[in-house]
Amino acid sequence: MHQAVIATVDIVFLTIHNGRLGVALSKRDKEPFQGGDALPGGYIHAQEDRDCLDAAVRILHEKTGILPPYLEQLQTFAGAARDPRGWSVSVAYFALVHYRVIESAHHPDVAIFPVDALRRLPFDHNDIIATAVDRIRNKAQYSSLPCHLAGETFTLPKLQKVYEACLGEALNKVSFRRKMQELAVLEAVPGQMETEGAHRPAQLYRLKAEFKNGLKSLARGL
Amino acid sequence: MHQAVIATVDIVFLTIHNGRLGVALSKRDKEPFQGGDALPGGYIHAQEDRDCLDAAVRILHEKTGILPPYLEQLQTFAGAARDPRGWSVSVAYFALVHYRVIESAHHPDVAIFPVDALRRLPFDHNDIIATAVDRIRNKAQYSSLPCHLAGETFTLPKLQKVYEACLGEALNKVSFRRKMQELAVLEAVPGQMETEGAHRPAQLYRLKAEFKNGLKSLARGL
DNA sequence: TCAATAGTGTCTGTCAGACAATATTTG
DNA sequence: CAAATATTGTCTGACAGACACTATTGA
Repeated sequence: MHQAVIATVDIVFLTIHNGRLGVALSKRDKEPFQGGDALPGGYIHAQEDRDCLDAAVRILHEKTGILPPYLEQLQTFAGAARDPRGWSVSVAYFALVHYRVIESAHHPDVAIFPVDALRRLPFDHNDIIATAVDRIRNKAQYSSLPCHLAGETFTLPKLQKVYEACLGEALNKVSFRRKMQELAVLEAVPGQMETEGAHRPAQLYRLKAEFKNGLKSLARGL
Repeated sequence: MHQAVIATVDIVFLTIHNGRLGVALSKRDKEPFQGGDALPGGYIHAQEDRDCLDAAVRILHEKTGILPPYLEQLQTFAGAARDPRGWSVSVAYFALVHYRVIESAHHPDVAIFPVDALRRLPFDHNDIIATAVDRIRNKAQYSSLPCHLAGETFTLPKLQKVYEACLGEALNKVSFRRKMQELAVLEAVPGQMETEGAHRPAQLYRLKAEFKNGLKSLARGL
C-alpha cells in the first residue's frame, strides 16, 4: 500500500522553571539521533491506541512517567524531509504541567530546557516547539490556558508570574485580577498561603473542577 | 511495520453562498460510501507530495479543479473508529474561496451545502466541518481571514456582509470600518464599483499582495 | 513600628457602538 | 428632487492601565 506512512506522535511538554517557559526533552533511546535530546515521541500503535490523544497520553507516560496533565493537539508536521527514514507524519501535542510534577517524577532521561535558548534539535523539533510556544503565548493573552502551569493550588500573584513568564512581559496587577474574575475559572481554597517573607499572606485558588481539562476564553484580551 | 497507518488529507472547502457559509462537498467515486457527498480528500502520495500542504493542494485540485485558494491546516483526526477500513489518520485543512471561483470551475461532482443544515455525512466529516466552522467564526472576530472569501476585489459593505455571514450576527458599520483600517491589509483599487441600485457607488478594495497567503490579527477583537 | 507583599478603590484616556449628518449616484 | 446606499463626524458608556490607598503578616 503506497499510501501507508510512518505515523508518530510528538509532545511539547512545557513547564515554568526559574521563572521561564521551559520544555521537557528526553534522551532518544534509538537511532536516528540516539542519545540526543528530543521531544518525547513515538509510533502510534494501532492495536493499543484508540485515537491520537490516547497515543499521546501513552507515549508521554512511557517517556516521562507522568500521566494526565493538560494535553491539546498542536499541529501536524509531515513530509519527506523531516525524518531521515523517509516520509513521515507527526501529530504534535502540547502538554502543560507544574514543574514540581516533573521534578517529583524524577525520570533520569528527562531534562528541562528554556524555550528561548534551545540548541539545534533532531528532526524538525525546533519548529514544533516554536509553534507550541507561539500557541501558548497567543492563548495566554485571552484564555485560562496558563493556569495549567501553576499547579493544583496557587495564589493570584503566583499565577500572574506564570502568565508573565508565558507572555514575556509584565502585566498590570489590577487588570490581571479583573480578567481572572471575569474568566471565572478559579475558586478560592478555604486555607491561606503562607508567605516566604514577612508580609500579608495571599489567598489560595484552584481551577474549578469543570475546567481541569478545558479552557475558557475572553472576548477581549488580557 | 505495525506503525504504518493509512494517511489521508481532507479539505473543508468553504465559501459564502446566498449570504450563508457553505461547504463544498464532492461525490465519492470509491467505496466506502461511494456516491455519497463528502469532503474532498485522498491519500497522501509519499512519492509525489513533498509535504502535507502539497498533498492538500493536489487533492483539492483533483477533486474540484480549483488550484490555489487560501489553505490552512485545521486539525488532525485519527483513530480506529472513524473509517470502516481501520485505523486512519486524516490531516484536515480548510480552504476559503469566493463562490464565483467554484461556480466557474463547474465541476460536475461538486456542490455547496450550507454548513448550518448538513445531513449526516460519511466518516467523521460532520465533526471536521464543525471544527472548521468554529475556527473560521473564531478567527473572523479578530483577523483578516474572511477577506479570502470575498473575491479579488470587493467593497467594504460587501466585505462586512461576508464577515456577518461568518459570524452569524450583524456588525456595527463604523466599528467594522475602523477595524479594517486598523488591520491595514486592504488597499483601495483606483476604479469604483457600480452599484445595482440607484445610489452612491462604493470604493473597491483588494487584499494587499503581502497578505494574499496570510492573515493579520488584532490584539482586540471585532 | 517597619518592611514587604496582598488586595482594593478611583481616576483618566481610549475605544466600541449608537446616532446622525453628509456624499453620490439613478430614476 | 426623491430614494437608496456609501462614507464620515461626533457623542457616550465601558473598560484597561496608572496610581495610590488600605490590609496583614513577621521581625
